[in-house]
Amino acid sequence: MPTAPSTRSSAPARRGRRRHRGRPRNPDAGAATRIEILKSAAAAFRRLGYHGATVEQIAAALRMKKGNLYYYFRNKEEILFACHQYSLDRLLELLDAVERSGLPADAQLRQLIVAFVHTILDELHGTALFLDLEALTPAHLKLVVARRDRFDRGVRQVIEEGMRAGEFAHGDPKLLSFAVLGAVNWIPRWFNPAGTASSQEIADRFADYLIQGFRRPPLKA
Amino acid sequence: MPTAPSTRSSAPARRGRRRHRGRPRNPDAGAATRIEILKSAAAAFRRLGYHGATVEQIAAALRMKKGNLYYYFRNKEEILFACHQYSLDRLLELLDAVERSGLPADAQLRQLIVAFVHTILDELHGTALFLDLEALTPAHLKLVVARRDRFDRGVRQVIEEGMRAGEFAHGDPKLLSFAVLGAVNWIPRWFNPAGTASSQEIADRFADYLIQGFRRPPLKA
DNA sequence: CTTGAAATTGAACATTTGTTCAAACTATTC
DNA sequence: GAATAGTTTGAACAAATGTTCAATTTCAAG
Repeated sequence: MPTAPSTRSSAPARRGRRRHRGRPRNPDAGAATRIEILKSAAAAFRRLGYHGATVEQIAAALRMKKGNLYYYFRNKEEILFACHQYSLDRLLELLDAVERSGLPADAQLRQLIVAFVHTILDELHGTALFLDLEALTPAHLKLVVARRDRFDRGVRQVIEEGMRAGEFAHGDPKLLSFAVLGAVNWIPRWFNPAGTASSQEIADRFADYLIQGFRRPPLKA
Repeated sequence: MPTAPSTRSSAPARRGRRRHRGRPRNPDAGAATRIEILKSAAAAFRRLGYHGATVEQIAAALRMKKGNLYYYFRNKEEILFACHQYSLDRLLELLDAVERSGLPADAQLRQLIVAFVHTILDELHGTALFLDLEALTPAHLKLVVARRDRFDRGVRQVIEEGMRAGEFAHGDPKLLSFAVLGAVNWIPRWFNPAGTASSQEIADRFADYLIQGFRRPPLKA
C-alpha cells in the first residue's frame, strides 16, 4: 500500500547515522509492515472516521503498541495521507488504462464504473475515497485534491465524448459525473460483505443503471 | 430544529426545584436557542465530522461559551442525535406526502428526488444524512437506523411499483435505490453554494438522469 | 557467540476536549 | 425595585489521545 517506489523486503537503511535531528523517521523502513499499518488504518478510518479512530486501535489490530507506528510514519496525518495516495494511485492507473483503450464512450464508461466499484470494494476493502479530507495538512490536501480533480475530469471527459458522439443525450457533464461518482462512492455505506450481492453483481448492475441514464429518451410522439 | 413537540417560545419551567439530581437539564428550555445550536452543530459536523468538531467551535459560532450548550443539551452526542432526528423528520414527512399523492411511479420518484435534493441543500444546508452514525449511543443508533430504513424502504417500494407497472425495466430494487440515494447523498461533498448550479437545477437534472436510468432500454434488433 | 542495527515496547508528557457547577448576569413580574 | 426564574459565564477537572524517547528485544551476519 505504500506510495514509495521501492518495495524491497530487506529494509535498507537511509544513512545509518543520527536520525534527522530526531524527528523524521526512516521513510523506507519495513515496506511490508507499512502496508499492514495502512490497511489497518484504512479500516479504522472507514469505520470511525479519522478523528474517531485512535492510533492505539490501529496498532492493536496488528497486535502492536502504538509507539511502534511512529517508527514507520511521522504521525497520524501522514498515515491518512498515505491511504489517500494509495487510493488515488489505483484510481488514476485505472483511468489511464481506460483512456488508452480507445473504446466508444459507453464502453469506456462501463469499464470505468466496473473497475471503480471493484477497486473500492475489493482492493480498498470499502474505503470510500475522498474522506476525511479536512484532516489533511494544507500541503497534503492540495496534492490530494489535485489528483482527485484529475480523476473527476477524466470521468467527465468520457461523458462529454459520449455526448459529442451522439451516444448520450445532451446534459451537464460535470453534474452528471458527480451523480455517477456519488452513487459509487456511497456503496461502502451500505455494502455488507456477508450479504448476498457480490462486488461483481453490484458493479454490473450499477454500470447498467448508470449508463442507461445517459441514453436518449425515446421521442414522445 | 427540535424533535420535541412543544415549540412555545416563552420557556416554561419543569418543576423549578432541584435539577433532576443535577444531571439532566430542562428539555424544553429555549426552543429557539436549541435550533440555533443544532444549525451550528450540523454545519460543524458536516465540515469536520463529529469527532473533528469541538463543542467550543459550535458554541463560538454563536458567540457563546461552550458551557452554555450544556444548559440545552445533555452532551455532545445528544446534539448529534437531535440533528439526525430533525433530518429524518423532514425526510419521512416528505416520503409520506409522496406516498399519499397517488401519482404513477416515475412521477413519485421524481417528486421524491427533487424534494430530497431540496431538503439536503436548502433546508439542511448540505448536511449529508446518515453521517457519523458510529458516534451515536446504541439506543440512539437503533432509533436512527430504524427510521432510515423506513425511508430506504419507501424509495424502494416506489421503484418496485414502477417495475411492476411496467414503467421501469426490471432489476434489483434494493441495489438501484442505493444508487439513487447515493448520488443524492453525495451532493454535499461537491456542492458549492457560490457556484453556478442552483439547487433547483441540480434537483431537476438529477431527477432526469436518475429516472432515465430506470427506463427500458430499446430492444436491440 | 558476538555484534550491531532494526524493530518494538513501556512509560511518561503535553494537549486537547467533553463535562460539571457555583457564581454572575438578565429580564420579567409583582 | 425586590424577588425570582431563566440564562450565561469562567474556571476547573478528568479522561483520552497523539507524540516522544530511552531502554529492551529481535535477528541476521560475521
